[in-house]
Amino acid sequence: MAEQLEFNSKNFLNHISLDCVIFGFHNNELKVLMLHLKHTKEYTLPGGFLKIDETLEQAAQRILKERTGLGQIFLKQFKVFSDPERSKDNKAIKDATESGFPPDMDFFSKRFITIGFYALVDFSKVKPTPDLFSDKCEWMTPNAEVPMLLDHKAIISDALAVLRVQLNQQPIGLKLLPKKFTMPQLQKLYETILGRELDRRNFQRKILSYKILNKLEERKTGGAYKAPFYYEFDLKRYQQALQDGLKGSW
Amino acid sequence: MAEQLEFNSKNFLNHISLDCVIFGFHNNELKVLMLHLKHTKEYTLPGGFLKIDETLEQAAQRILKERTGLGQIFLKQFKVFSDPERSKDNKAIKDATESGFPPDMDFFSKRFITIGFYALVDFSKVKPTPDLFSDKCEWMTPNAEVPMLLDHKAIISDALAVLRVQLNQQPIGLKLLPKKFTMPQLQKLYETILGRELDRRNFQRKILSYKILNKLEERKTGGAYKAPFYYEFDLKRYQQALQDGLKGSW
DNA sequence: TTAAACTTGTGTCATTTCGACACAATATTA
DNA sequence: TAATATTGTGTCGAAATGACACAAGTTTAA
Repeated sequence: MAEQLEFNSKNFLNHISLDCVIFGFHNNELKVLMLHLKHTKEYTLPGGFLKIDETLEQAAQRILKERTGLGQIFLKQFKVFSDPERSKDNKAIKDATESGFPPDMDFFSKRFITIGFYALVDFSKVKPTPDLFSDKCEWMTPNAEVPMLLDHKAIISDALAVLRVQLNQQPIGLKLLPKKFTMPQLQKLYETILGRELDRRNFQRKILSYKILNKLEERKTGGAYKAPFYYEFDLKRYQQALQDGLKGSW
Repeated sequence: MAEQLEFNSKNFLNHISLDCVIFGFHNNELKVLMLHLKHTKEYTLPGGFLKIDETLEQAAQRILKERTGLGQIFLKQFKVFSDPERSKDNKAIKDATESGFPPDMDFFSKRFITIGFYALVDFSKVKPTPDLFSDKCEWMTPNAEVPMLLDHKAIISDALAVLRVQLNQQPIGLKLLPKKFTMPQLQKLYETILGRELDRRNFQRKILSYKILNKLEERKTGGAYKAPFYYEFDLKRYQQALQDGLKGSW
């Protein structure tokens, strides 16, 4: 916060913003990290603006670090939202004002296009951190029926759709799960993203056929019923396999 | 041209540009439509800026119409290029000046991020049309070894990579081929995009298994050797099949 | 005019993958 | 200690895949 810059066109490019859909996986459910605005009570995606000397990816990493404490996060641009009407009636402005941080209206009142990023993080490593305008930073289910800022609901839904399509091209399991995980966990992740159930035995056969997993000796104890084995990703093989795109469809 | 607007921040949003990689298929080769700058002799992608009241997609359609004569073109955003250095030393400025259209430097000298689109068109329907700053508008091979403006070479190469990945999710054949086409043509298109050869008989079996093609009675005459049958896409089935993504990989 | 060259149309066959399902093993719960 | 739920592993027929052969049609060369 020490070097918090003012949001104005000296420090940031006009008209351009970023919004990040940060996915995590917990209790066998896909989650999205969101902020809750103090006054207008709307939920918003972590987002921000582009400094005059940084790339969009750098800006996204900067924003993600502030909300999660993590660096080097896996992220991908997935769509630019450019409807001229989308940034009209931005309640965040009102909220900032009421929070005691009246924004530079010459910057804020302009039309914005926003570049949508999705990020994949290890849920257990994130320390959700609100910003100056929000009273909460918390994990939500992607289709939560709560009021959201501007078009953020559509942004989340588009991110999910992209995630589904890119399941075989991106290291989605690797980035969303902890280092050690069980086969049922991995399966639930796939099922959640795909939105349908998979046969347990066929799933295992197929995912093992990619040869991107190492089976560990250790079993996951403490849970209910029979203890499943832990697996970890074989980084080199995973990277290699993604090059071609994992064959077959789900 | 009648209502050609001046490029300045009254009419267009600062910092934001678009570049379109327009793909066509001709003589069994994939082509990209490019402009050739009159004075600096560099090739550039058709591009432009975002008007204050239009979406990026509308802007892209506007730009495409001017260069191809076509409307309702199939296009997709694929990536935003945001390196702060990318728009330094923009030779197009020099070129515009020498062409007798000195640009509004308050607009042009700023840093630009550019939204990359790819477009798929029926080669035979395009009327390549140069703009005020270029002396040629012509089809080139995507990896032509010619000087290109800024990072346009990288933009093309990224577009091709995206095209490859999206071959099973987008109506690529439908948009790139004429209404009637032969099986060898379709295969060549797939081979070109994938960058490798496919077995003629297996290709036919697989593509037919999707049931998105209608075989016509007519054969393509005039060519060399045995006359192949014409096919056309079954629009409804194709659209439906793309919803799920064509199963299997190539 | 005829044969050679080349492309297209169609089919076969062994192998691999896929979808549906059974059963034994193991840990917790009642 | 038995019932219950979950995990580990395997089987089977159907479907998809990769490699390849041969006949038929059209142009080209002799």
